[in-house]
Amino acid sequence: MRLSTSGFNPQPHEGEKRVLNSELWHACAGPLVSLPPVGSRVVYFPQGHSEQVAASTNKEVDAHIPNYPSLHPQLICQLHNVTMHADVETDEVYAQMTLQPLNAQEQKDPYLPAELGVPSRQPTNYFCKTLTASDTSTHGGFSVPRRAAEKVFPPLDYTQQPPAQELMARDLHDNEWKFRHIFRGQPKRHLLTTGWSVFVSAKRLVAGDSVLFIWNDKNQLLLGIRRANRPQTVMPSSVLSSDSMHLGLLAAAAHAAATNSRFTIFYNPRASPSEFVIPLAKYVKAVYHTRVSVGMRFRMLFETEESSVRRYMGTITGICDLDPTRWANSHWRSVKVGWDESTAGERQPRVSLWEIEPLTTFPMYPSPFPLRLKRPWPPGLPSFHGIKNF
Amino acid sequence: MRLSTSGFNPQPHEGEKRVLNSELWHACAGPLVSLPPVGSRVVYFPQGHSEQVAASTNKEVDAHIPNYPSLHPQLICQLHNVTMHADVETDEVYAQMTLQPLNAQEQKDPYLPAELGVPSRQPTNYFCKTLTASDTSTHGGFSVPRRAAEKVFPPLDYTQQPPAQELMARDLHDNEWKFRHIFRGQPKRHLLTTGWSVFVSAKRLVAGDSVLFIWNDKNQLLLGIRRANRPQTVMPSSVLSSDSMHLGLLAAAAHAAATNSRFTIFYNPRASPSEFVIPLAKYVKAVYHTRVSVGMRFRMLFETEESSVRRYMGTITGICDLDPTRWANSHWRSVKVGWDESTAGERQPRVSLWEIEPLTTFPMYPSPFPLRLKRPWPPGLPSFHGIKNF
DNA sequence: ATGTAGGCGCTACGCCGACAA
DNA sequence: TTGTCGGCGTAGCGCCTACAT
Repeated sequence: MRLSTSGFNPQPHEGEKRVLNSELWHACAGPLVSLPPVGSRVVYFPQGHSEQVAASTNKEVDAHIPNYPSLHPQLICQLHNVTMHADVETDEVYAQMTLQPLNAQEQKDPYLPAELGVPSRQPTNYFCKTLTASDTSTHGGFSVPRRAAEKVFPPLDYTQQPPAQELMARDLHDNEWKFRHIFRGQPKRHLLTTGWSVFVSAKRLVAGDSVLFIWNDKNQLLLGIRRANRPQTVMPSSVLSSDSMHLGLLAAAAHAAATNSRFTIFYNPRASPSEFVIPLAKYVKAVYHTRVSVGMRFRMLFETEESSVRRYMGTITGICDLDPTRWANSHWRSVKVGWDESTAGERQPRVSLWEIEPLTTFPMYPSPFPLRLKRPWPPGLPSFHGIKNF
Repeated sequence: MRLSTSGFNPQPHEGEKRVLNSELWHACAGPLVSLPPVGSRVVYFPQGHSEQVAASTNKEVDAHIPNYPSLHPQLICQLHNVTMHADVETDEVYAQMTLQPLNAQEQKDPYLPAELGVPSRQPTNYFCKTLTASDTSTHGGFSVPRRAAEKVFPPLDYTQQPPAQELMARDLHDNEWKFRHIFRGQPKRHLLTTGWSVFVSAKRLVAGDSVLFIWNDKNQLLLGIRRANRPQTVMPSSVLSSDSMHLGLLAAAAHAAATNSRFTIFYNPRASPSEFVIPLAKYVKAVYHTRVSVGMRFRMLFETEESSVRRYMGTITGICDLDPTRWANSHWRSVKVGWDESTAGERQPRVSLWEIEPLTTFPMYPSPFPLRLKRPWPPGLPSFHGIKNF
């Protein structure tokens, strides 16, 4: 297994991909993104994966793609491998996961007492700033928000005039970037000068993109970027048609499910509308141990521009299949919702049960007789009598 | 149909991809690349397509990808659509084709008297130069080979001192590039000065890459690039695993063949080892109307660095399936060859029949009783009794 | 607290012929 | 014929402060 929570790999083997710094990866991926631990059981939604491919290829699923009637809308899998990657050209982060569908017997087995591995988490000491026109112009350097600089950067010697130091930061590819950090001007401010423009042009940053600096517990400075959501960089892969990609994704899942063999998927957290590999426990709890109904109010977390999270509230307006013909009886984004704020026009009109936090006055769980959704028990799901962990 | 042989599309619709200049596209693709005309019948080799995907993803076909026993190694198709594309970031050229497998009855139908459309061809008045270190450095401009400049560029007024003019050229995306063209120095030479470095940095050209200038019959100057074959830019798609891509390509072809429905493929001439969509007539002539045997000598065309063609000679050393288990009875690269020149170490050890030109002293065709290869008539191929056109 | 602009020193971009391969 | 270099003038990069928000 290659999931790493321990910083840099000093000597990557020839031809082998480096193990990325997982703190930095998570920071670039966003505060709401989590990767299930290796060895745990997860639910995989081909439909959600299909949405990601559609988003990447900027093309809807075509109607003439054949159905895979034997492919269930959700597959219970063991997560064998998780590796974090970053595009060499764009620094776009994505994850590669190896999944193995479990057969009926395996699904009945109780969970391991403690699931292997611990998912790596967001770093605590970091800041994220959206670049201004001045930050990206050739006219000057980078203006560091004061609190951010004092929290994240090594302290300056304020007895010197002006206080200054050289910062060294590493990006996802373990490249070193050096910046002159100076505290000057009237009023005083933190600036990155020498070295900054090289970084901007090398990463091809423009106003609106974001940079983030992390100060980790090993006193290393890490440096990541997040590009603004530009209008869909239409990038026909020039390798495979989007139809063939859809087919490939479905065929891979169907073949793996039929033979209980491993298959590999990619998950791009910033391109994908929602996570489509969910911890099994989270899924079961949301679907079978939470009572929801039309009219119920809920909260849901969203990421803000400053890389923090915010709660939005809304009301459930309906519960039904997103795609009744192709993906019948799926819980994938089966909840239709209305959002409280008028500024919520951008927010999705459909969510999945495990993404929301229903507001209720009575205890939700443990419940000996949970009020289930009125939908048939999906085939391929285990009976959960022996399940622990929630 | 969108195949264009008529220059620029002045007003591309919103959201619709522009029709690229086909002269320029062909020049960038290389002198040996041809696209069959729309409406014609072609043979599609999933195996060859698979090689292209393997090359793009830099990964061999994995053994655990399921076989598609019902998928023939070659599909006879009608070519419904051909569009030329160029990657917005890299200018890499590729073609998109819509193919429709023909059923047994359709394959028996005689050819149309004259097949629709005429394939666009290489431009005649152009030059291609591999960039030197001086060409790409920031120290100076671009040194234009003398004959090339005099043949391709508009004539200078040599009465002026020094003779100079402004050149305007358009690339595949219809972007304008302006260069100062001057004839100076001792000895005199043609140079591109002002404007050149902007082009080099915008296209990210390095020494070893090539540029090509075309002077077309509408007195327009066109400008293309060809990047050097760098050591495989490992570019994991971050969308789909290479296994799923392989599966998708096979599933798309199999589904289309089973339902006689259209499917779409991409062909990247500079990444693909060989063309895998071949005119049916060319295929039939090579496979069924040409006698080849072990020990026979042949010629084959290759592209040179200067974008011209050269013949290499060799000897047939064997005829057998490239992949007997997965693609039995396929003519795809079924000929094992040895090359005459010792410098031919880079040349492929296997070729397809339609790529080579056997050297023989007796007339090859028309032949009432052609000496066929000793291999069974592949299923799914028509009988060719009524075939004209060769 | 921080975005933008004016001022201006100096680097390196880029135009030139010399020279050699 | 054409690749590379030394020479130089100058555009614009980038460091500074002032000022506005």
